[in-house]
Amino acid sequence: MPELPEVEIIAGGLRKTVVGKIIQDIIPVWDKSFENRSSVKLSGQRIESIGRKGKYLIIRLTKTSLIVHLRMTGQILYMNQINKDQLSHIRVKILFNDGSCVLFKDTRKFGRIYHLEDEQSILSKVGIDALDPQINLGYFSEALKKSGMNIKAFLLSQKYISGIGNIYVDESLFRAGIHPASAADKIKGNNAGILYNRIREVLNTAIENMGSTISDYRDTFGNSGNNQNYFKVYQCTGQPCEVCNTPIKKIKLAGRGTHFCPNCQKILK
DNA sequence: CCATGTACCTGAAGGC
DNA sequence: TGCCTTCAGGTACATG
Repeated sequence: MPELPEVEIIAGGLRKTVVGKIIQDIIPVWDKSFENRSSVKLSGQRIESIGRKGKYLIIRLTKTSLIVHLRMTGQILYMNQINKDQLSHIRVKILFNDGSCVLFKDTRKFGRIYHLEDEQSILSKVGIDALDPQINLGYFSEALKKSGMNIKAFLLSQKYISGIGNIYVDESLFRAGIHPASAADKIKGNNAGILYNRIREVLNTAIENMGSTISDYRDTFGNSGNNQNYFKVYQCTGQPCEVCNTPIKKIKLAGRGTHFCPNCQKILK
């Protein structure tokens, strides 16, 4: 569900609602969903700022940080007051001293909220964010050259560039005309530049469209995104490619469902 | 180092 | 209707 664009929308929602609020208490409803790696007290701490790196959401507090990963079905929902309607699958409740709250809803229980003193203990293992102002084509090309993986696995790995998941990797590779099984180290020169630009366009467009909702993704106010209406290959199996009319094909690659146009996307090896 | 499989979980959808 | 299998946006870990 949530890849870079969706986490960015959620970060924006939190910036508008909870910065400056004081935590009254954090209640883990499902123990595994909240991993407390610090003995510093949470209650009384103020939310200072909201950040993001790749698919990680960063909530910076007075003394410590909360790092959130939504994995497959996680949602971060802001409420002016605790909703009496029975919201199912709530795994963690973050209560503020003004009566408002943030609820971590996560059907499949894969997501995590970590409480840390040093956010780098998690974030240092994550590659540079795909939309970080510091990233550039030179860095991207060098990373491709060093990798022995296929391009699909490379982009999903989060190791060199972070934030791209299964939806946007397929959409980016289609727009770049590159077959997902292509060797990363064979994508050079012009091809590397095209792929780099398409990735950024696909991610930025998804942000403009408020993210992609397949089934679970919602923003902090519970709203769905619109970007799923603009997919060209993801979940378009069998439909005609909009460029050449060849039916979109689905295969398994890097352990994931992979959608592409067998005519437009050339394999580089 | 890389590819593949499995585990972590729940629920929806499709086949029979 | 109901049972069974498969699949799902992610990542960590074990195995060849």
